Amino acid sequence: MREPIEARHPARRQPLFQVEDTDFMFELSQLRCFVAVAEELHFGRAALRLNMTQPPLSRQIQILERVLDVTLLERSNRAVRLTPAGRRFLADARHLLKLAESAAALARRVASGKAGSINIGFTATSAYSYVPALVAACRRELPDIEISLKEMVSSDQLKRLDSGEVDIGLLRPPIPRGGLGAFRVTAEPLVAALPGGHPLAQADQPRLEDLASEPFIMYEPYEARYFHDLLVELFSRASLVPNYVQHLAQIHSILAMVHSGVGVALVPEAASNLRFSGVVLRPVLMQWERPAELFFVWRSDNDNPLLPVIAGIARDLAAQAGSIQSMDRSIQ
Amino acid sequence: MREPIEARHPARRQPLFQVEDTDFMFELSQLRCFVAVAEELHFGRAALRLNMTQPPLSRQIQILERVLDVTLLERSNRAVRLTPAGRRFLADARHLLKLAESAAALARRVASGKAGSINIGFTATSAYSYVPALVAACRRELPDIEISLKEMVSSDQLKRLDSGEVDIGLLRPPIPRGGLGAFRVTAEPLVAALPGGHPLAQADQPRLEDLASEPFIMYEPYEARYFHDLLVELFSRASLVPNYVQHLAQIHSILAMVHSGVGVALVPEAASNLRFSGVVLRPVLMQWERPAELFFVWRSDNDNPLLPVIAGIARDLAAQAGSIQSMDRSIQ
DNA sequence: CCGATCCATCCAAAAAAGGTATCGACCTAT
DNA sequence: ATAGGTCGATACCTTTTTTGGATGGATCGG
Repeated sequence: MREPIEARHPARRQPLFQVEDTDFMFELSQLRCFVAVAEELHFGRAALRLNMTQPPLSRQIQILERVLDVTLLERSNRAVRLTPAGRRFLADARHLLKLAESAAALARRVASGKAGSINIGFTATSAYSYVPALVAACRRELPDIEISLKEMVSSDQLKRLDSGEVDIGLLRPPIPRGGLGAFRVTAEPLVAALPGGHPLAQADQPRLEDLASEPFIMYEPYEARYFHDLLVELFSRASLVPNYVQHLAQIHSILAMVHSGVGVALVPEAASNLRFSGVVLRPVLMQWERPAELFFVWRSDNDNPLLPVIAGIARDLAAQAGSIQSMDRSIQ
Repeated sequence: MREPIEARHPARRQPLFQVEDTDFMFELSQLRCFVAVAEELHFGRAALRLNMTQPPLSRQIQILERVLDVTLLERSNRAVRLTPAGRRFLADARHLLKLAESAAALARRVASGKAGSINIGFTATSAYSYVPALVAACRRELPDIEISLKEMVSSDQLKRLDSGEVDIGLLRPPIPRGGLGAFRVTAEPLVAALPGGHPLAQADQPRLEDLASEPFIMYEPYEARYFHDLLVELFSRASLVPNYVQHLAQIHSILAMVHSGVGVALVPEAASNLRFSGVVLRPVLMQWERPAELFFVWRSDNDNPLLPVIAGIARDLAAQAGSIQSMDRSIQ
């Protein structure tokens, strides 16, 4: 094109002047041609295998050799042999073709949601029961995906969802309207956390007012806002004024305090998975009940193909857990 | 050809039915297109970078996506974004392009003799001095090549040279005429191997007839034919009839025998590299001298590009060693 | 609502790839 | 020795693909 016409047919017998603009590269189809010839060591048979005729095959091999500036095949009139460079390149050619194949397959898998990676944010308390169950289910149904988990409070999750750093948030209400999809995955009752020897631990089901008259370990109003606000509303509706002796954000810290006899607390049922020795959990009798809710949240315009798949898994899991949970509660 | 004529012009105008026979594969040029677009996130700029115009670029990306059956790029009218599958495929595409590049480079290196692999056969005795020197020189000048060394007797080397299992033979004469190239790389004098306390070990230069009157350790006539025949001729020309007390093939076995006082022997000078304790080596005074020769031999039609390069190294080494050797001898 | 931006589409022209026929070298068999 | 067969390269023509300019259509900012 930018070369003079005569350069099109340079006396091909002198490879001396073959400058080869270097931005030229072979194509995978040429590798396929080469592999076929190298395996058959016969242009005719190779052409047959490639569903083409021999002359264009010869030409493709010549082009490949010219681009590489390497003789790959030694053609005597009676036999075709690989040169050492050809032998070396054959291995690489096979490798490249295989990689190309698997790159295509992987792209397809990612697009169909069978493979890929996803970032999930979760609140500290959800880690006690729902998150492990969800991750286990995903690992089972989508063994090839990469799940990256990050613990953060609900408000941070919303920020990261917005910025795209997180694909899925497992967080506490409230959930802002704009551009987010969400559904509830757990709704656990709050249970009383009591020191083993505490009088209330004898009762099957202490009443909320009993707890309110004990030294009470409360949630931190900012880092654990959801539980803080939930308890405030609970006590307020019951017209109770508990005696807050300590504010903490983490459930395991609260249970440690209960263990040490600092006071009693209300924790979500999933805390039972912590199995804190010397601390007993008891369902609480209360007038107005509200479960601790956890939501599965995503950005509506997130196009990660794993999202709908994992959302489906999460929904199924929630349904199962829900039925078990209600069963549990009916037993109590 | 075997298809009906009409099948040649399938209704190409309906992409609706483009079933894509799946044996179609993308090409590296399309990967380059995709990488450019994915990096620029802008078809126009990417086209500029690829030295083409935007429409064909768009088309190539579409073809790539159709072949993969995966949407790689999300084109809103205002911005281009990668889909998750596209992000995944981008990494693979870059990897493939890099591999293709280095495969080409490696093929060129192999063709030019800067890389590659070569099989070298050598006789047991050559391992004491010339082979290590040659291998060291090759490792220094051709750090990227793979040298495979196999010890075998000269006749076996010739067989393997013929079959192509060995590219280079380091062997003893005679060398058959047919289709082989060869040059001499070492010519070492034979020296006397004597027990440390032996009377002849006191002399600076024992005479051949002195050795012939001692119990003499001889080379095995088949496995060490070259040295056997050499010594036979040596003694025959000097009209000596030595007293052969033992026949052995390996030099180190012979020296061990000398060490044990079984007798004396004649060994090539390079045996001094063995440093056998209690055995002294002495130059021998003889009428008619003939050095033990080692040849570098290859098949004339061997097209391994390393062959001429290593042959050059071997020749240089021989020249150097030759001069040092003569120096050594002049000192003695 | 208009102009700018940007990707997709259309179409004619150019390039590339494919196919048929044939060449030329070489090996084999008569 | 020579005729016939084999096999890769070449010549030449046809088909397919790619290219690039022009244009379309959607969207965003002013």
